[in-house]
Amino acid sequence: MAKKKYDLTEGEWAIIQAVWDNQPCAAPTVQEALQSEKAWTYSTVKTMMDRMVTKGLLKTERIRNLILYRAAVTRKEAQNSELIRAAKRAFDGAFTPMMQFLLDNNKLSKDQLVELEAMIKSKREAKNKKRTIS
Amino acid sequence: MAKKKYDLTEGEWAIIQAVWDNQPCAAPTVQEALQSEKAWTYSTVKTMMDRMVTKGLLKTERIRNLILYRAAVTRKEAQNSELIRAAKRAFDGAFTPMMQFLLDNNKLSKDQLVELEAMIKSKREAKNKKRTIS
DNA sequence: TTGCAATCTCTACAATTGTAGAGTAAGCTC
DNA sequence: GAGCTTACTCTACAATTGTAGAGATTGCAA
Repeated sequence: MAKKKYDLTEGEWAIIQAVWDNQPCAAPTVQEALQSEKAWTYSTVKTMMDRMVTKGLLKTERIRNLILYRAAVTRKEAQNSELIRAAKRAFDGAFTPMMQFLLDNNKLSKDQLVELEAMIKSKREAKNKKRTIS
Repeated sequence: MAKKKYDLTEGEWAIIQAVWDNQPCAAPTVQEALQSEKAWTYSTVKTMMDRMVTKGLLKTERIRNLILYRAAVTRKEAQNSELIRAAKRAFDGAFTPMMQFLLDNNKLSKDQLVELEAMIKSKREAKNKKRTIS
């Protein structure tokens, strides 16, 4: 399952999030959706979206004289790439040290820790049964 | 503790890692250190390093006709920024979902899970005593 | 003292990214 | 059918990032 790498830029992240939340959608919809977050004009948004189509991040379908966009990558894939990138850059590609860092730096409240612990436990148990597929 | 944000680029990460590992060091040292990883010429490395000085990522000290560089930000600070950035982009700024994603996506082996569980447990216990400072 | 080696300085350039204006097309309203 | 609205196309431009050549400086070796 050799996942492709999607290196989204800041702006691309903003846009694709809006697309995920609204797809299929036209460019003006995306611009409106981002209005509060990013004060981008229609032109700006449209330009970025078209570049993202070229890059294979979005895809389009033309209906008469309207162009509908949808994401060509799932949220999961993009999140995955983002984490791999962060790990690669800052932690030599290793996830455990990355997790450890998160823990050590008080990124999480006590409640979150409890929650996380439970998650790990069940995860670990699941792993005991199913052979890791990865 | 309002930490500043350091948004390192791919290339900057490579360089600052070499600086952390060798500081104080001269530009040629960094170039050599990166040789296997990045086939950058001296010029390239030097240019980037000087830009990083301007940005406040590195600082210099001139000793006669040699320029020594060292990092102006710690590894921790940079790692922290990188994680905040990833979380902000891909997880709406929330760390728990980010952790959860890591767990759910089999990023970690069973051993790593066990290790992590222990880490969390001790972390959680520590939090019971000391009032969270952060 | 002449020249080589090591460093540094200056300048440049292409690709990417953020940003947007100006003009075009097409459908709807009166 | 004239004009308004909506959406689209084309073009442009500055900043950043990756990349590097050419030339200047300086100290050491022969």
